[in-house]
Amino acid sequence: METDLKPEIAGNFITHIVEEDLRNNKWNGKVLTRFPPEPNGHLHIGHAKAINLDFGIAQQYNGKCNLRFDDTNPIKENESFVTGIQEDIRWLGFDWEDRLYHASDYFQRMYDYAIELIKKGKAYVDSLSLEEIREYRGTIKTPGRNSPYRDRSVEENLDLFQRMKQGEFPDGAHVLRAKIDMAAGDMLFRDPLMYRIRHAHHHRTGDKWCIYPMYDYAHCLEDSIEGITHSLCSLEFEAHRPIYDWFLAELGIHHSQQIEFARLNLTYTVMSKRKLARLVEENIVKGWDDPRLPTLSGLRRRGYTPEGIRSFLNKIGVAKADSTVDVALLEFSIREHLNKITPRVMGVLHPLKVVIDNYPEDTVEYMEAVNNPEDETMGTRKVPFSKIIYIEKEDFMEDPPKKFYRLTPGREVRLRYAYFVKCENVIKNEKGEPIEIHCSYDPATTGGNAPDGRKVKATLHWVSADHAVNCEIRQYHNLFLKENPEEVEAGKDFLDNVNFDSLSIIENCKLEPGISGAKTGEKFQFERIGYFCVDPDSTDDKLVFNQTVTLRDSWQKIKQKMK
RNA sequence: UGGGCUGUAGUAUAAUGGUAGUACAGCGGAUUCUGGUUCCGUAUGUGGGGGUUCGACUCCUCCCAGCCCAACCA
Repeated sequence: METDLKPEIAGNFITHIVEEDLRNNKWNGKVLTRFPPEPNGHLHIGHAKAINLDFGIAQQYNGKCNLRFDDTNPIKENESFVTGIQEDIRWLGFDWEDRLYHASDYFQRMYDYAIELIKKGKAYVDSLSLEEIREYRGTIKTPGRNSPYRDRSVEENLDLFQRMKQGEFPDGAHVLRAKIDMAAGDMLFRDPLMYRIRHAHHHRTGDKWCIYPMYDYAHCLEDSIEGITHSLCSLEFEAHRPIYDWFLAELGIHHSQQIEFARLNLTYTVMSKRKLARLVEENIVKGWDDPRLPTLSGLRRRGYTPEGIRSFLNKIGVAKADSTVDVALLEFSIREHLNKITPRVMGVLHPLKVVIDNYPEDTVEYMEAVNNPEDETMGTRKVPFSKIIYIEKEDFMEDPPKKFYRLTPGREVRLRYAYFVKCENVIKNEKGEPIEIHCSYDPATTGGNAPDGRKVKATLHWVSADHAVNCEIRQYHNLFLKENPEEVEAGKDFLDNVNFDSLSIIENCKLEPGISGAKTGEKFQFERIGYFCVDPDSTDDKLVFNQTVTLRDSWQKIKQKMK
């Protein structure tokens, strides 16, 4: 009972505010949040943090969360992104029900509100050029100056603004600005732009409008119109909050509370649309869904599960300090989930042929193997065993270090679910590399148990050579060589930190036959190696797997320490 | 003397005037037919100085460090 009620999102400064508001009945007990993506790109795990907060907080406090496309800039935005964004949010496990909105649905109301502000003397049409506006704005250290058009009469402003809307002027001829304070310390308060002229086709409103509202004016209205109670956004909008509040106060309409939190950063990757776009455009990765990218489509293709991602998101918490989360926590979270749900299978990535000399030829035994030791209900399967098998190259060493306890000349190990085998002989190539191992097996150890209670230090996975299914495996490593890809010498940029060995493709891997027919997206644990997911590049003839994440590997650590 | 914000173990977060806790990472060990999982143990922290208080991560003050703001982007 207690676990059912346990909130998924741990207490943080935002839940404190929401709870306080609920206690004070500030919004009549309502919680209404929104996730407001701009349809101009792909969602990444940083967005997932926001989505998880927006939807999660609503869920947790019996509220709702709207999905709203913030489509106020027709030049950058595009319907094609809308579908992908919705797909990603649904995949993550969130539902906006019938509350799918668009900022463009509110264009008329925004226009009417602008007229109201003009009439109040709080907005004016400015006819300065782009360069002049910039110059008049001043700098951080020096105050701005009033535009010569700042004191136009209400009538003139009304007339000009209406004509802007009617398309009488070319792009850039005029803008509508709020009349606030050109000397304000907060740069954003120096008469922010409300509307600009853009003779551009909008993906939803077509050519109906040629003036489009700017973020500072539009966003607060969108929230207000929808009756949003808590408007969560990232830290860089903190400086915008006074304007957000100013417009709503001047208009005297529903006043949502904007709350800012720190966006997610992850080690060894980048998290901005702009930088991700460069990686894609410069062909450093193969597309927006490249499994090395932190995009939701990339993570999905790589084999991450929504549950794993949400669990990660709930572990990292929410705060206002800029921070960078160790990607190891993401990996832990996905392993945690995959461990519970994936069927185990034996697969050899780098095959080494093993001949069991005293095993009869033309005999095949079907060994019973457990599908998931974490979940008995997943049952068992039969895996064929025969005289010639493959084991992992890494599991044999002719001259091993002390802590190596896998196969080595004269040593006995267990073949998982099969038999104890002992290495009798090694055949090597000209370069001295082992190419074929000859073993003897103990028929009494069938199934992998020794009746005399004899112990072996290692259990190896294997695949019967005659029955093996070939496949391609793609292993992924960090896309960047540095924890912080931005850490560069003067004159260089993050692309100089790209790890060009971030993808390894292995052909002719050997899998147990039961895996044939696996479908795109299906996930498995290859025992002793890691978690793998069937890639869409798979064909009827050849399976292609992505390595989602390796298993924890304490042998690697021991090896490192021995160096 | 622009404006705003933030500093808690290696990392991310909790504690809102009353024993500084959790997770990941690290280290050590137990169990194990996956060097996986699980379990046990362990080191490491309030940016710095002053002040208020019986008592300060928490309140005040000064300092230091970092981030955001000068798009007709969001």
